[in-house]
Amino acid sequence: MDHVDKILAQWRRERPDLDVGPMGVIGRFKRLHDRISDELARVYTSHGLNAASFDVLATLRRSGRPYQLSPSALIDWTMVTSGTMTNRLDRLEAQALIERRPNPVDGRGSVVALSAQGFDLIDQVIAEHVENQHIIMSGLTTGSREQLDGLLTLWLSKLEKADLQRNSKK
Amino acid sequence: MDHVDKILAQWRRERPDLDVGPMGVIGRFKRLHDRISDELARVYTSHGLNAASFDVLATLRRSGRPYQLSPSALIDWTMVTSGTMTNRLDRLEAQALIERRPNPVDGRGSVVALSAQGFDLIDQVIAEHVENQHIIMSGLTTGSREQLDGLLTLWLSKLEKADLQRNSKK
DNA sequence: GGATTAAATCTTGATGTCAAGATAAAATAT
DNA sequence: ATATTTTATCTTGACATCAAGATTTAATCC
Repeated sequence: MDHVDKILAQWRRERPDLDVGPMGVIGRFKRLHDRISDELARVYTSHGLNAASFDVLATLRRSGRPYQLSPSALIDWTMVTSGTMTNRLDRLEAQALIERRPNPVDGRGSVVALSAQGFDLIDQVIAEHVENQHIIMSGLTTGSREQLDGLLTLWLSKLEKADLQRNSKK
Repeated sequence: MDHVDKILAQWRRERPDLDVGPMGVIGRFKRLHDRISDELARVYTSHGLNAASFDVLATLRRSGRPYQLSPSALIDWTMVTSGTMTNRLDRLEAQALIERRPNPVDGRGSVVALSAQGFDLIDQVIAEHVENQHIIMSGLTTGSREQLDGLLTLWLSKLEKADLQRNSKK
């Protein structure tokens, strides 16, 4: 009887007319997400980062040489708004982990590049991050992981399809 | 080749020394979480609520008659800090969905009660919310849902166990 | 019973996020 | 060429969250 089960039991008592089966899966999903985020944050904070700054540095690093992207490209990869990205870049620039340079081919925009420090930092942190992800998943057998990955992939594709339908209706 | 697969491909090119298998599962997990949150928010916002205010009202409603709890009890159920709860209660009180009364048996504390309006609202919203959860899960067969719930429950229990170990070590 | 410790709640200050609007430059149309 | 539209980025204002500290009252310990 975990936290989620207690919540379901309360609803069944108060609102027996509702079928709260899906609430169990979705509730546990959220709990798990929160726990995983906490675990991942341990690595980030131990290097003076958080999920937001890690996200930007990692995107730049894995884009390959010369480790630079426009703010727009970063917005696309990270799926945040332009205001959020401006804020993230301001902080990373203040930490000297990135540099903003004028875009030579487009006077409206700029180019964001990893600094030497930023490169060294993210190259170290990503290794610890991946190791941390292995630990987080260590409770599941290889078979369970594959099963889970299959279910998540399927569910995600169905949800994104439903999304497209809704958007095209407009 | 979804978004997560593209990210993995980049890492494999840039850092072939890393085993990024777990990153796929965890990445898809986060994507799915974000999508589900968005879907759930549609119901909240259509009634002038958000996830935070829904969370508080639902906790009060399912606690049963007389639909009131102390701020501390709400903090325990919702797992937010006291400052966050104060803020949530301030807004809900401004919307006249809850009332704060002095706690008759403890001068330090207060009691938070659903207002008549708050009760009627959450009783309606919870029905739509549960219906929405059914829709969100409709892409998975009953068998898949059970399989998924089993995997999530297992994973969550392992993670929380690991947590306990760490905390007891201190 | 008076002093100390603990508990319940609120306050403060720092971050992070978004939506919507402002600005400047490029692209396109005429 | 000039006017219009679009694009790229930043700014502003409103919220939400947390950690840490302040305040008030209760509980506990000589």
